[in-house]
Amino acid sequence: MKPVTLKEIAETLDISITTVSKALKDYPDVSKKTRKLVRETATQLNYRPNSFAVNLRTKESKTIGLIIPEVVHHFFSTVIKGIISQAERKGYLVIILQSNESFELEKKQIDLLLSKHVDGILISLANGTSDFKHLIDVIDQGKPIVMFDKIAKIVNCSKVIIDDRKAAFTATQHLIDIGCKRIAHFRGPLLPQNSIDRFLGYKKALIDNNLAYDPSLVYICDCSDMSFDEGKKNAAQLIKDHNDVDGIFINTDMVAIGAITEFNRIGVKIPEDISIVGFSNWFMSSAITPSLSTIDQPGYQMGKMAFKQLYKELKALKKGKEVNPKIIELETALVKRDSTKTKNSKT
Amino acid sequence: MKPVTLKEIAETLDISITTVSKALKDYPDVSKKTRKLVRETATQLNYRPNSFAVNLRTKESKTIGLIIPEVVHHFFSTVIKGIISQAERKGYLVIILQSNESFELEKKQIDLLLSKHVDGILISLANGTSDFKHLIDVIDQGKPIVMFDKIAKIVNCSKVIIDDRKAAFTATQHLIDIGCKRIAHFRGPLLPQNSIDRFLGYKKALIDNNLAYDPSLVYICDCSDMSFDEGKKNAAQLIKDHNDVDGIFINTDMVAIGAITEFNRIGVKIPEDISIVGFSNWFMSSAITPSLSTIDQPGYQMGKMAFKQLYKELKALKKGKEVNPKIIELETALVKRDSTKTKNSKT
DNA sequence: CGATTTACCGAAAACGTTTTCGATTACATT
DNA sequence: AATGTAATCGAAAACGTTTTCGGTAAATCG
Repeated sequence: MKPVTLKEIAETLDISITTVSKALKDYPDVSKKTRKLVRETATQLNYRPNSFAVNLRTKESKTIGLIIPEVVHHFFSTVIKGIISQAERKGYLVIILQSNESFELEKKQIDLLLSKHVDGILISLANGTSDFKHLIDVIDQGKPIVMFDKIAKIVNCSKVIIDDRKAAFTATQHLIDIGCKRIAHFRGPLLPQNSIDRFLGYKKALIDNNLAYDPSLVYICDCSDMSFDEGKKNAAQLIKDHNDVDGIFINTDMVAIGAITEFNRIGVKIPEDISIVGFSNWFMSSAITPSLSTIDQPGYQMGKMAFKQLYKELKALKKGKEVNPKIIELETALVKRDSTKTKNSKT
Repeated sequence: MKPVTLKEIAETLDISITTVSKALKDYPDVSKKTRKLVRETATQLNYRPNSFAVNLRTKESKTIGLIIPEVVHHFFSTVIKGIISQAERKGYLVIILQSNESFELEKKQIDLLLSKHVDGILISLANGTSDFKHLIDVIDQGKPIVMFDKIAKIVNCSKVIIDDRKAAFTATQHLIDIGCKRIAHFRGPLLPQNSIDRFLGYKKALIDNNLAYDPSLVYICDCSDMSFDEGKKNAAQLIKDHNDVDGIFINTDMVAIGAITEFNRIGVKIPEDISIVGFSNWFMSSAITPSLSTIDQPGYQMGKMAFKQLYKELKALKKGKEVNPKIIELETALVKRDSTKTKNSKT
């Protein structure tokens, strides 16, 4: 019933605990015979090192913390998957917490992770986060942090991101290329850098192509759990407000799909009347009718890279080396589908 | 730079470590004055108990393990959310691992969790799991397990489930009630109990209503990442094979949405030609056109209940009490939408 | 054969906490 | 004055591991 310890192995073999410990770690210090003997009795007794004791001695838990704004979210799911599959390879476990897009909660979660002494932290910031003391504290404690997707440029740590601005520019340019002249934008909340950058990319594309930027064509949505409904609502509103819009670049696919659903319902033809480009390449985008053109955002890859970077820093710190933060930028790609056909094929 | 320990507090206050420890835990043993003093200097020095040492002493990590077949999955996401939000309240953290529907991996993950000495385990089984030794081992070690959704009836532990059979019966009965005479079934893989039960519920509804059960009307799909495509494929095949089907009960919403997409494409009218009921109440089901009637499966609730039960057992075990496993059955509900209208409203 | 190396092993400290069991003081009770 | 009772505090063991530093015996060398 009681878990087997080094001591018991030592007693059954009538050798010292020290030797047992060394034997299990293949110290050249101990003869091959005893090493083998120890290994055998260890497996025979079904010995499992007590990780609590190991942690205490080695001062590391082989565990990292992960904080994301929302678990029930397709993009973040893929990131999580990327992280844990990579972590597993390196023998790390990951503790997941969610901030619910709340700054206060985010601080609390960081605190929780610190008190559990995780070796490092991966985080995608809450929309509300604009003060970064809690993050800087972590770094000051010598624990590495890697941010991904929703980051704070000001904090001096590694980051894994995409170029939201460039991607948004590409998306909008695509609308222009197929002949759209009056392009609206459904943007995300005002705060996180991503929505800002995507908005800026949209704006730049307009200006670079000598199209007027009209603020009344920019609609805001929270992108919370209700984002599908927000898409519907914004779509309905847009049609009321402007009858000359012929293209929309939408901050995220879920909203875009809401919009398409609404347009389908009220008889606005996509892409004949209005062309639409989304963002994320959510798998439903290829399922909806018409299928949605979008920007592919590599979530799995992002998770993978974020962990890899954290792992590097963990190893460096262990060797007492200095680490200098790295910005890893992942490629995005425009995926052309039925929601954007060239206007030549218009009726 | 070095983390603050009890020792340091003791030294700055010139009292013993023992007293500091007790003071922080509000032992009546130590005077109110010193208690206050200790608390103050502790916060002042920014003391954080070393969880490794605490774990070693108390033999618990306040951490639980969670194994699910697949992270990128809407239903499981909601379960995860339910679990971690509930766990947080009770001061538990959760380590997430995925089995990728592989029996071998599942065993490995259990092993990992055991070696990390989590206090308990929540698990939804992989489809391939038919041997349960790895799970029984955990229970024998005195660590509580709670299974949810995909369970093994044979293993003697608490479980949180829905009545798949009853729900499937209700879904099929609904099709019959609106006038369907020849009802097909897209079922899940052969192994997990859920698909079996849903199939049995379907079959029972037919028989109870004196409708012939025709095995050729039952189609199988993996329900892996490709389930959307499988829905399309099965829908196409069904139309080829049978021209008299007027209703389908489909194992899961994603497949159902694939089927609807295909039917829309090839001009089969839903619900006029064929009525469809799905399973899960995935949020996209209300977004698709026509919206999908389905069985609401309470994922968040399931996660919440699973943790609560585990927590109860954890507490009981700590007090040395015996725990007897509990089966918690959650209610499902039929959600009627546009994919099933009564045949009266037929053209 | 004495000296030096090599191969193997173990004692003991350390990690930071919790908890048992006394020990000490002060104070009230006979 | 002797005894008993509270109220405070601390010494020390324990949790199970890792690692340093010697120590012994056998093997090698001059």
